[in-house]
Amino acid sequence: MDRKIATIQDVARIAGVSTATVSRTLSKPSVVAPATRDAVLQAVADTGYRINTQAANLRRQRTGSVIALVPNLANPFFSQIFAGMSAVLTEAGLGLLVADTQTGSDPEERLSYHLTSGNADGLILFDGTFSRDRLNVPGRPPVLLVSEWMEDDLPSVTVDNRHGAALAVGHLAQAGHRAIGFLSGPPENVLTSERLAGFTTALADLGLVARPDWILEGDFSMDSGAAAARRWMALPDRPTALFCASDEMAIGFMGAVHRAGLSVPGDVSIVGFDNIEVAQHLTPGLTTIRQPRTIIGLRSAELLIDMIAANSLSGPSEVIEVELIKRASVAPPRSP
Amino acid sequence: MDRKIATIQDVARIAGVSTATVSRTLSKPSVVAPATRDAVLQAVADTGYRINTQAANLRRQRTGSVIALVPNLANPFFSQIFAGMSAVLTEAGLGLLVADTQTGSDPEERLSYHLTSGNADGLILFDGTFSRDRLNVPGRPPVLLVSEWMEDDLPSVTVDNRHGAALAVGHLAQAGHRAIGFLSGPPENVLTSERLAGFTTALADLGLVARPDWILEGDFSMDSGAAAARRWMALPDRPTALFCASDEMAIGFMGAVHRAGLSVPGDVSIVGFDNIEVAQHLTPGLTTIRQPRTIIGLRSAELLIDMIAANSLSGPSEVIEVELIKRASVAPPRSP
DNA sequence: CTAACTGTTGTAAACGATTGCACCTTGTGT
DNA sequence: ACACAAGGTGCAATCGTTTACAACAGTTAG
Repeated sequence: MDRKIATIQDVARIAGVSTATVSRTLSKPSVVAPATRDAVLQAVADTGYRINTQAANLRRQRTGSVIALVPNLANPFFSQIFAGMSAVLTEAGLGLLVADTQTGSDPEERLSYHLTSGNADGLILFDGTFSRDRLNVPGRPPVLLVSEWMEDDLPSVTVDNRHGAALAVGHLAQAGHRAIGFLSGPPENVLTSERLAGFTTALADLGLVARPDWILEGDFSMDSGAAAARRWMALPDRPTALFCASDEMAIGFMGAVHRAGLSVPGDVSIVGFDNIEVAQHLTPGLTTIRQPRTIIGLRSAELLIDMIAANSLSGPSEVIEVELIKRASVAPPRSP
Repeated sequence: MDRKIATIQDVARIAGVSTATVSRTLSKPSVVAPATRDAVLQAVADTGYRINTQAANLRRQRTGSVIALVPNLANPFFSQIFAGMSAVLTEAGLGLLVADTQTGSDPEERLSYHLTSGNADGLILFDGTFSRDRLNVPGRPPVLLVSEWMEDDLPSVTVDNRHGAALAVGHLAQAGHRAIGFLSGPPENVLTSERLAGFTTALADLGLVARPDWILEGDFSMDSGAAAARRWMALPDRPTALFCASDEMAIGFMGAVHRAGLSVPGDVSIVGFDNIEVAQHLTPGLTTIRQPRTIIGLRSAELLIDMIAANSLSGPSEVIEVELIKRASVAPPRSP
């Protein structure tokens, strides 16, 4: 067979029409006469012609793909979101490029790069920590912020972090806990501040105060959860329940607690955040706040596609609801 | 400022040279005179010119990206591999497009699509189950198979699955187990057959036989592990140790066993495969066979880049070594 | 003094599509 | 019979680069 790949020229020659007609047959068939259309389609079939998206995109001044920029590609939290995004994007004829901000030296630098490289019709950003003027570049594509919340008016898809925290606290309180601690993410992180705010407010609503020494700091990772557990165990006066800002930290925490010979929920009740897949298979099952990640991905893609279609740098934001998933890691506190 | 984005024409005009010289200054600076070079670079800086990769790629007959095609994007197993790949690819100026084969209807169809779409300079395939003639298309890009092993001579990056299985069995045997079962993946899967073969051989080397009723079937997922646990518990004569073909299944299995009031490793010792991050935080810590996923990603990217550079459809394969990670899920069998 | 290089630059033709505009048929109304 | 509209098609410019080739100036060797 042919080594060469057929171009639109070949198809045009074989069908006995001009390239314009071939192009039209493929993009808006309605404007070409049925007879010609058939001839062209036949020629397409004969040659095995596949449209060259690069050339088409060049002419159309678009790229045909969007970039998802995450802090760390290795973090499995994102994979399910990707799956949702991919489904919608594929449908719309867009490809999904992934990149992380931590590979190179300067994260903000990477953002700027992708903003100006012109390699994408849109950008989905999973990392809210960058200075605003980075976005101030001439012909930049639309940007959608996912998961990380920001004070300004960039379009975003987020979950209701405060409400999630309130659900967690409410559940623990209902089980009888008064001494409730919080295991946070990195202090500068917006998720941390939102969840902490929700935590504090919920406690206040119950007439409780958030004790500073019961607020432990982590970085969302399992290891940091384990480290926090060691600090918790060293506490002279320990909270009987802990709300963790991520399931991963909750897992690390529980693991370390178990290794020390203590029990969950016997010695401490735990609520996580995210509902990652493993949560329900742990022993005990991890009570947690579910973030519907596939839906986050779907909606993100949809919103971005709308912005691209409207050729607009702004657009609506969306807040996705979270949900309390009750499992066995919460129990009434041991009676004193 | 300007709304328009500067093109090579603008730079050429401002620098007072031809577009050819601008292009050369940017791609092979050595051939242009230092004085002109400086002038061009100055003009580039002044205009904020960014090269249009699409146009460049069109002209160069390349796309500037590779596609990673996985069975299921939501599976976190791949994310760490992506991270490794991305690092290398970015370095080489290539983007990483991700897609999964399960979104559409027919998985093989999706493969064919990406093979012919001409959207990538290379394809990384994480799913070995497709008929060979799918690859028989005119100008297809190089394809590298990752993780799933195949009998023919497609370039691939795999781990030594048989050896991994042997390590697992060896470790269990050393702990004193004679009654060792296997929790497999889907029967048609190559990983399943390789690990099963390694399992059987290792048993044979110990003078043991693989009992068919001790070979449980799963699909690599946590849920299937939990289901297998229920079948295991129903067994009249249960093996005292189980080698699971994935950590996920091991986790599901352990969870279900715990819920039934039995203990790991008290009632059954477990060895997993993969060493996913959560393995060390479980209770008990999961003994497993480590697959160095970042390295798999790195090497895959490197091999594919070599093929692309050499413009060749074939290339070397690589087998990555696995390693036994001992944790607390293995103990001597309860004395009868 | 001429021929043959070498080093540097410009001209212009690709790459493979899309699309505004002009053109040619027909069909319809008067 | 004529004007006009509508439907269908082709011409050729365009998207923003890269690169083969030619051109030209200044050495250098013979």
